[in-house]
Amino acid sequence: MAGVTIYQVAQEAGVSPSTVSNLLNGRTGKMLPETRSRVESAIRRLGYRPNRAAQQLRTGRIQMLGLIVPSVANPFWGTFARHLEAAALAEGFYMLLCNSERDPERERRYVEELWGDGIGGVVLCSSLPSLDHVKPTVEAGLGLVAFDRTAQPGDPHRAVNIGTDNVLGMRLATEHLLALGHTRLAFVSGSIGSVNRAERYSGFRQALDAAGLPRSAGIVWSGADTVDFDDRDAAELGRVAALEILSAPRPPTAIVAINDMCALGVVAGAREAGLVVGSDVSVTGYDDIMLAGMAMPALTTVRQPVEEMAATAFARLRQVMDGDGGETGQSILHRPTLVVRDSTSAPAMSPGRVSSP
Amino acid sequence: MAGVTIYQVAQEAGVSPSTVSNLLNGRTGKMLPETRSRVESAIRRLGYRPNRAAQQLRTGRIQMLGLIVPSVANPFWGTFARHLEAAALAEGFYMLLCNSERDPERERRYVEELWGDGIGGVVLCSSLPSLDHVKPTVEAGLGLVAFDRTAQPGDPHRAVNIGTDNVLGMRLATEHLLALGHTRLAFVSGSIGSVNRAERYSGFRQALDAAGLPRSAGIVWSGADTVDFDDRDAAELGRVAALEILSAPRPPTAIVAINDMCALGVVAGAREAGLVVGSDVSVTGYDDIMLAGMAMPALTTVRQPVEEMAATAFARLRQVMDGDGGETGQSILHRPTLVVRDSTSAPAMSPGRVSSP
DNA sequence: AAACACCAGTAAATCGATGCACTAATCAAA
DNA sequence: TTTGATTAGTGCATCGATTTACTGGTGTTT
Repeated sequence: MAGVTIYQVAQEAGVSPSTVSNLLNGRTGKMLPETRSRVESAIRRLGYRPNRAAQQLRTGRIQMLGLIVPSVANPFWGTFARHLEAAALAEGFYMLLCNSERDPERERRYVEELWGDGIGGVVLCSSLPSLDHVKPTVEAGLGLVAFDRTAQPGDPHRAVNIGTDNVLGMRLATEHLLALGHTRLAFVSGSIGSVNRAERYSGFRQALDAAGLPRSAGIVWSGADTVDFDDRDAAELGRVAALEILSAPRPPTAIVAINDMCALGVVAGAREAGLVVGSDVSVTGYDDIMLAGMAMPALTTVRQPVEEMAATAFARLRQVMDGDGGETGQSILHRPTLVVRDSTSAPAMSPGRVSSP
Repeated sequence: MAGVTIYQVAQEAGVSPSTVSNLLNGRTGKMLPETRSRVESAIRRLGYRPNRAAQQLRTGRIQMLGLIVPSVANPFWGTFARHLEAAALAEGFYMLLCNSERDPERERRYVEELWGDGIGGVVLCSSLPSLDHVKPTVEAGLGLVAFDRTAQPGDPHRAVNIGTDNVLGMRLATEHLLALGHTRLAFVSGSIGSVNRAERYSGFRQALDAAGLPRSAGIVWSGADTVDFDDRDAAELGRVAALEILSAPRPPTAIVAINDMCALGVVAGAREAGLVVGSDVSVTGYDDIMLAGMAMPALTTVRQPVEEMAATAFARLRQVMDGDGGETGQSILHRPTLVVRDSTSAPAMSPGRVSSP
C-alpha cells in the first residue's frame, strides 16, 4: 500500500482535495489549465494512486467483475476465462474467479457474496434451466450475464444470455455425419438437465428427422446412473459410454458427443473396444478446445467463437451494470461453425468388425 | 449491496456499534453472555454482513489474493487455479485471476496494481530466472509466493518458492527411457531461459551422464528461432520439433518433452512423420495434466502433485502475509513421481523404419 | 469512608475519496 | 452602484467498520 493520499497531493499542488478529486473524476469543465497541470504533476511526483477501498466505500461501486465457471480445469472454461479477463482488463476491471463445480448452491453463495462485497456484475457460466437461485440478487440490482445458455421463461428480467446456437451447431455436426452416409448414430451426454444439452439434443433430433430416418436411428446414452456429472468426469463419462454402446448388438457407426472433453473420452473408449476412430467409427465433439485439433485422431467438432463471445459478454455486462441495458432479458446467439478433421469418415462396409485386437 | 450497517444492528440489539464490532472480531472476553446473544440474534434477524470496503479502508487489509499465471487456457494452470481457489476459499479469501502471457512487464504491472489496490499476497507463476521486476513491491511489503520455481541468488528475501524437484523429475523420466534400452534421446523445449527448464534439462543430462552415455547421445532441440514461446504454442512447438528431429539423419528413439502440452505436440508431429508413438518412438511429458492419460497413446509423464502444491502455496502465502514467515527466501520442493503409460516402450530393432506411410 | 480495581460497554476519532452546497472573485447588464 | 450571472475552486459531511480512550457502576480493600 503506497500510502499517498489525496490530501498529500492537494497540499503538494496547493489546492483542496476536492479539486484533485474533481480532476480524477473528469469534472475538469471549469478548471484552469494551469491548476490542472499543477495537480497532474503533483500526482505524478508523489506517485499517487487512489485507494480503491475508500473509493468503493464512498461510491458503492468497484471496478471488478465475478466469473463463475464450472471449473477452470476444463480447458474450455480456462480459455473463456482468459479472454474475458483480457476484455475486462482493457477497461480497467479485475476479474474474480469462482469455480462452482456445477453446484447450484455454490453458485448461489458466490453470487450473493460477490454482490454483498460490492461487485456489481457477474458472468455466470451455468446452463441450469432455472436461474431462480440467483434471482433475488439480480432483482436487488446485480448485473448478470448468463453464459452458455439461452433465455428461459421465468428468468429474471435484467439478465442477459449469451451462447451459441446449440440447435444449429449440433445439426451441423449431425448433418455432416448423415452426409457421410451414417444411418445409426448415438448421442452421448450426461444427464440432459441443462439448457444447452437439451438444445444440442434437439439439433441432433432435427437433423435425423429432416433426413427421414426413423426414431430408432438415434441412440441416446445419457448416463442413467451418473445423476450429476462433473466436468472432470466428462471424459470418463464418454469413455464408459463408448465402451457400453459399441459392445452392444448393432452398434452405431457414429457417435455425437455433447462436448470435446466427452468426445475425447469416447475416442479413448472406442480404442479400448478395439475400434479405430475415423474409420471404424466416427466421433464428433463440440466446443473446439485447443486439444481437439491435437488429439489422435484430430477431432471433428463444432467451434464456438470463444474470444468473440467473451468480448460480447463483457460489453453486455457493463451495459447491464450501467443500467442502460436497453434490451435485457434476451439471448445473444453466436454462430457456431463445423470444423471437419479426421475423426469422421464414411461408415465402413461391415461396421465394428475391422480392426485388430 | 445489502445495506444493513453495523449501526442498525447496534440499535436493534440496544448496544453500541463498538460492541457489535467487538463481537464480530472475537473480542468476546468481557461480554455478558446475554448481551452477546442479543447482538447475535440481531445480526441474524437483519441479515447483517459487514461491508468489506469499510473494513478494508479501516484495517488496510483485504481477504483477497492474486494469482498470476501464464495462461489459464493451459489446463495445468487451470487445474492449479482451481485448487488454489479452493484452498483460499476455505479461509474466506477470494482469488483474483491474472494472465501474464509470460510477459515480465505484465507481471510487474499486475503485481504493482494488486499491491496498490490493497491486496497483500500474490502467487506468481513465473519461472523467470530473476524476480527483479517485482522486487521493489515485495520489499515494500507484498507477500509473494513464486510457484514452479526454485530460489535463485538475488531473489527478494521475503519471497517463498514452491515447485517440484525438476532435476529429480526429469531424471526419473530419462532413467525410465534408458532402462528401456534407449541410447539416443532428444530433449525438446522452447528457449531454455527459465529456471525450471534449466533444471529439467539438468536432470536429463545427469541421467545420461550417470548411464555413461556420450554427450552426443542427447540431442537438444530448443526452438532456436522461437525466442519466447507462448503456452498456447507449446503444442505447436512440440509438433515442429518432432517433425524436424525425426526426419534428420540418425533420429533418436525417444523424445523427452519439457511438459505435457509440448509432448502432445510431439506425439502429433511423430504421427505426421509416419511413426507410431509407443513403438517406433517413445515420448515422455511432464506435469500429468488430465489429458495426458486420455491421449492416444496415453502419455508416460512426470506427475506434479498439483493439489498438494496449491494447498502449500496458500498456506505459505498466509504466513508471509502475516509476517510470521519464519523461513522465507526458501524453496519448498514437492516430490514428483513417474507415471508410466503407453507412450514409452523399448526401442524398435531398426528405429524409424517400421510404419506404413 | 476513602481509595482503588475491575467490569461491561460507549463515544468519538479515524481510514481516504467523493460530491453537494457553498463562496469569493470577476465581469456584464441595468 | 446595484444586481445578477458566471467562473474556479473550497469546506465538510459522508460512506461503514474499527479501536483507543474513557465512563459510570459495582465490589473490594485498608
